[in-house]
Amino acid sequence: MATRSKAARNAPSSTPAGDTAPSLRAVLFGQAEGRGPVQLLSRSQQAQLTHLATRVRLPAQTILYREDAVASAVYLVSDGVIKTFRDLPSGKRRVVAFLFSQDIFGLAENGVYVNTAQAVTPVTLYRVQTDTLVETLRRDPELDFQFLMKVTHELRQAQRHTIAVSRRDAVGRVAMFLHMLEHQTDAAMRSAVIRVPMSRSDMANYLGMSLEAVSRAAGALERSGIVAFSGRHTARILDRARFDALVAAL
Amino acid sequence: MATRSKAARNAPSSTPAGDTAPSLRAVLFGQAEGRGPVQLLSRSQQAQLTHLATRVRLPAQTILYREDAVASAVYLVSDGVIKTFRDLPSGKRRVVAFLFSQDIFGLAENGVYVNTAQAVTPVTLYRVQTDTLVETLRRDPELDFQFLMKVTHELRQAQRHTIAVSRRDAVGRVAMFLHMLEHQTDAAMRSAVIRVPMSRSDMANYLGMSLEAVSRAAGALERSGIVAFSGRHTARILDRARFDALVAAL
DNA sequence: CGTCCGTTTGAGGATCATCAATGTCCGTGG
DNA sequence: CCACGGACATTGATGATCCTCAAACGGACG
Repeated sequence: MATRSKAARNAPSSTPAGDTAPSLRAVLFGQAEGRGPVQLLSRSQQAQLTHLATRVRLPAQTILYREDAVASAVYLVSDGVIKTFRDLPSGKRRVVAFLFSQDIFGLAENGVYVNTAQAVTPVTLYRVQTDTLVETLRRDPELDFQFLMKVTHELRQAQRHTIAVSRRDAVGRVAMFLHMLEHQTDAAMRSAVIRVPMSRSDMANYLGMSLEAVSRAAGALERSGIVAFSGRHTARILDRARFDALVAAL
Repeated sequence: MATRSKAARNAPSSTPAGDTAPSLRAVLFGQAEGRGPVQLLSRSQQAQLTHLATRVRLPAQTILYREDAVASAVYLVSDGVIKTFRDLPSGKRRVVAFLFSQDIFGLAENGVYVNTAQAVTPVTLYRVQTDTLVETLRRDPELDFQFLMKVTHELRQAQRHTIAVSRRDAVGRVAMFLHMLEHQTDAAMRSAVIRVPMSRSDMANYLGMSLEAVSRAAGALERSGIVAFSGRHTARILDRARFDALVAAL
């Protein structure tokens, strides 16, 4: 639905990264000059990707692909939030990951997608044909290496996710989730309030607990004065010390 | 689509890979000719890695590196089993992953290891200096691409791990673990018995449950006639149907 | 043959899932 | 602008499951 503005506009080379050109962000293997995430793509690499990719804007709830479907494209998130999930025989749903700005998704296995991907918010994505991307990567070591680092970064995210889910206490898991959301934003642009774009139900499916437990845990955090919720999609850390303690106290 | 799939186009070498040369195994993005894992490295790539890498044999329990240590090397598993884990403030330990033949580990974050790595069994490894590897990858797109696929594969493993851990029933989680071990071996070389090299305690730390719960779950599997354990390190699936049902029935 | 570490087994208590009902937000349309 | 509807979220009560604490058992190794 809504395949509007699929025009692959060649971005002017003088535009800032992220707005009009594909961008990746990850953490280096080796010592980084400045600590933390680094802009990975050079100007020319962005230009190259722009040439290969199609920029698409999609409304919330759009399904990008389904589990087991033949994989045709890889996506880079420019703006908005994506979730990937798997529906289980029991009817339960497990959210495998949330993807944010500069994340990659759609890496298939044997030519088939392993999860379903759906937009949580309105999103802007870069779509690259798998064939094209693979061919390019095999020829461009630098670009390839950036992808390697990016996927490595997502691997570590997944490992942290695993640790979070393995916790048995509900409030701790929800706290870790908020912590994750908070650190999704660049440290510089981080504000006191945490935006929570997804529903409680999505949170529950990501954290491997029931929707009710999430609700109760959020209530507990609020009641104990650690976090304040304004509406359902905004949170604010009131007591940083106790919050961090909860997050760390696995 | 992905009709092209020349990724595994490597001349069958006379020496079985893994014994004398570094090897990687993963699943392609695109459609593979034969389903399942594929030998990824060409003869020349193996030679190249052999030149860069040091082959080391280490006894069980050897610690390869510790969490937060400055990262100097990346490892390829040739033989044996490795575990990576993180110790939590509470004193609990979470096993992040088990690494088997042809797996990679030791990919650092900002020059620092994020987990501790320890040999579960006697192991044979290839150790490559991080600097050297990075330099090589930046120059060799093909090799780089193989690493990308390998890490992608490990990412999916981690995602499955997350789903397994999110289960609430003990027997199901243990069943999934056995299933994972079974599929670690190549389909061809797979026998009726599953070798379980790690301790119950390691299993518990991997599955996010108590050691006692693992023990009880194993007992339940045995009592219900689904799995037979011979000693603590060997299992055999007796009732494949019910076993698969348990694994899938999330 | 005895020790030691890992494992098994048992009882009690805490936590979360489930079922069910009520309450709230938000977009839609009048 | 307000009223309405439906999806989402909160709250309550009950039961199942697993964790914790504690003790007995078993195999590996000297």
